[in-house]
Amino acid sequence: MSESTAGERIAEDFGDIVRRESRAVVYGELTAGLGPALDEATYPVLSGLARGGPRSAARLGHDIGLDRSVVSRHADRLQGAGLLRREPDPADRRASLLVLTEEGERVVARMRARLAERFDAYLAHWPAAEAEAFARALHRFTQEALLPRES
Amino acid sequence: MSESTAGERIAEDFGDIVRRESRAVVYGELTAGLGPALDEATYPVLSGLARGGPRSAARLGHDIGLDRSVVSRHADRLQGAGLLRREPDPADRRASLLVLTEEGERVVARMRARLAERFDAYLAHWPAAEAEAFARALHRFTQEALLPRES
DNA sequence: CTGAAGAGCGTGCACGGAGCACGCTTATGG
DNA sequence: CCATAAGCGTGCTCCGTGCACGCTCTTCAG
Repeated sequence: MSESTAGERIAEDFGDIVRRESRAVVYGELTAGLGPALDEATYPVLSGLARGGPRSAARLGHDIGLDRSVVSRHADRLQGAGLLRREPDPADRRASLLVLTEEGERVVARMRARLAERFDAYLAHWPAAEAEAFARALHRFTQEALLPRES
Repeated sequence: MSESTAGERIAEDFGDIVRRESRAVVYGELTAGLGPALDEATYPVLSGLARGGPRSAARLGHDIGLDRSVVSRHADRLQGAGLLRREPDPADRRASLLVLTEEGERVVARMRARLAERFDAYLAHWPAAEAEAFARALHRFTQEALLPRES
């Protein structure tokens, strides 16, 4: 019987632990040495772009929960660092598409690898089946519970 | 065999999904109607205080990854709303201890309940054993991988 | 074909969170 | 008893964020 135990325990963990993680653990060591243009502010733009493919600033902003103007400014910095470029939308000449450069793709892949390495290091102490089940459950949970409004 | 699959998949989920969640989902509806003093900025202070008990602003700031000054300012707002009070440290007369008021305790409990309710609603579609296992695994994971430096 | 309305983008402006440095109070050790 | 250090709060500054405006281009009605 669900005495709401599972949800309560998750709530306890998600409160601000996850927040602290998002800041210090992930962004801190994740973006270290990858240039001053990449920090916890620009990271969501780069990561969101890598996740969903080339999009306009407005569309990307809607997807990652930021204003178009913010995305545009961060895109400026990332563009200056060569991680991203703007391509004119062939279907609409007033629109620009944000596209990762090859360097940008490499940087994203590098960050993903770092993060995965860190997580794997901790999961190494777990039974393999349990780790795999956790990864699958987390994915499902984030998809269902945390991303309710995908376009 | 761990082809580093679990860590990679977790990394993909943690990138910025969790960030979006921390902002929109949790803080948005979580603090709705609980007064203007409680928002995504002051929430970590209140939650961290509830988690670790009465502490000085410096200590709390260290624990939740914020500067003492920021904690102090947010504590001002929360104190003004009656959710928190400052008590002189009996052992050190220059130090103040941040302590939740009864109202503060109630508000934290209410937020926890809301969050738990939301998570339970999504977990309701899951097999009970799987949900329980996920909650336990998440707790263990946050403890081990995300909070490496507790005092 | 043409002109008006609307969409998409970038930027000036203002607000607020976050960190640093300073001054004040109090503890501590010589 | 005095000097040094620790703890706290606050002024100052920086920067991320959102809103509003102007511009360009698309779209559609007449």
